[in-house]
Parts: sequence; structure tokens; C-alpha cells
Amino acid sequence: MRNPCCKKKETSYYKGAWTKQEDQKLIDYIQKHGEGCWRSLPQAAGLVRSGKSCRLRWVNYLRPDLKRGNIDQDEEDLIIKLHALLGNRWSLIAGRLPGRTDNEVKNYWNTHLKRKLMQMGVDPKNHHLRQPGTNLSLVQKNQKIASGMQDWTGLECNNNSANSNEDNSTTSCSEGNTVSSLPDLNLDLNIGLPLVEETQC
DNA sequence: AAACGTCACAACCGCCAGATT
DNA sequence: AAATCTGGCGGTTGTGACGTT
Repeated sequence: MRNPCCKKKETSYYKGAWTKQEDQKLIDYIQKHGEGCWRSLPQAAGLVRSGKSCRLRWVNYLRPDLKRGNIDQDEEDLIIKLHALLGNRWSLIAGRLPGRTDNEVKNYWNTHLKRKLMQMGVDPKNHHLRQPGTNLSLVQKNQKIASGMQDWTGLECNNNSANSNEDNSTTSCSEGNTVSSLPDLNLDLNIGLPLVEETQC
């Protein structure tokens, strides 16, 4: 069982967009006390929000190390490559993009990259060329991405676990898909321990 | 100018794994 | 071992901004 400080409370929380005042309260509190203990943070910070909501707001929007603004071409290429390698593991992908959040990467994928790949004739789920030759001119228009794509169509055959959310049809290597070796992405996918000080609740 | 459609993204929801008691 | 809680993740939704008719 848990300590009394962590007992579930019957509280109705504000939902919806955060106000500047709420943001400031959260920033002030975390600057003073650090991250962590999200459950008790709202009350301590004078917020009528769930701890979950506070965490999300901080992680996705208020953190000072966030890189706001457009995702540049290099970041975009990296997202595509990492998605081919990792699937919808947005937190892992975001971890390779300094200053970007999983939510931001996920949104960017769903609103920009998914469509872009589809226009190029590439299935965004598995990064296969859907029909060889389809929309080839579009591929040629984006030489940078296309050159990155050409070596790893068929990647999922080596990477089934990364696409665990996909339907079963994506788990076979049939249909004559060419299976090539993984490109040397030089991604250094070691997962390091976070450099966050431990705080006690 | 108004109505409508589409886009972009912040925020919420449900689920899960791990920690704690 | 079981119950409970927290933090984290991915999927989805709500809504304001913007473009088009």
C-alpha cells in the first residue's frame, strides 16, 4: 500500500488548454523543486490539474530545453529513418532528436511525413514502396529522402517487433519484397540513463 | 463577408510496466 | 503474492488557425 500522500483523491480537475497563469505556476514550482512527484505536484503548485496533465504540459511544452519551431530537413530525414527502424516508438525517436518531444514527433509524422511518404509511393507503415515505379517523379523530386529510402525497403522483415501495432499482414516477407541489409544509419541507439536528479516524494 | 473544409498541434484517454506496501 | 499507485507511452480527439469557395 501507499503512503497517505499518494492516496487517490476525489478531485475534479480543469481540462483543456492551459492558461499563462497555470504555466507560470508550474514553471515556478519545478524551478524551485525540480521534476518528479507528479501526483502531489498540482496541489503543491496551486494547480487544479491532474499530475498527468502537469507532466504532459511540462514535458511537451514548458521544458526550457525544448527546441520550438519548424523541424528542419535533417531532423525530418532522421525521423523517417528512425521510424523505419523503430516503428511508432515516438519516445525513442524523440530521444534521438535533441529538443524535440515524442508528442511533437508523433504529430509531425501524422500530419506531414505520413502524407509525404504516401505521395512518394511509400507505405508509411512499413516503408515499402507500395508499387514499384509509382509516383517515381515525386521520389526524384526529393532526392535526399529517396536516396535514404532506397536501401531499406523491406526493412520490416528484420524489424517485426518494431511494428507490433501493425496488423499481421505486415509481418511477412512475401509478395516478392526485396530484403536488403540495413543501411549504416550510424544512429548510436544506446539508451542512456536520464541525467535527472532523483527526488523523493 | 460568410460558410465550409482542411490542417496543425495541444491535450486527453486508456493501457501497461515497474515500484511499493 | 496480491493490490494499489505512479510514471510513461502511443493512439485519438478537440479546436483554433488558415485557406478555399
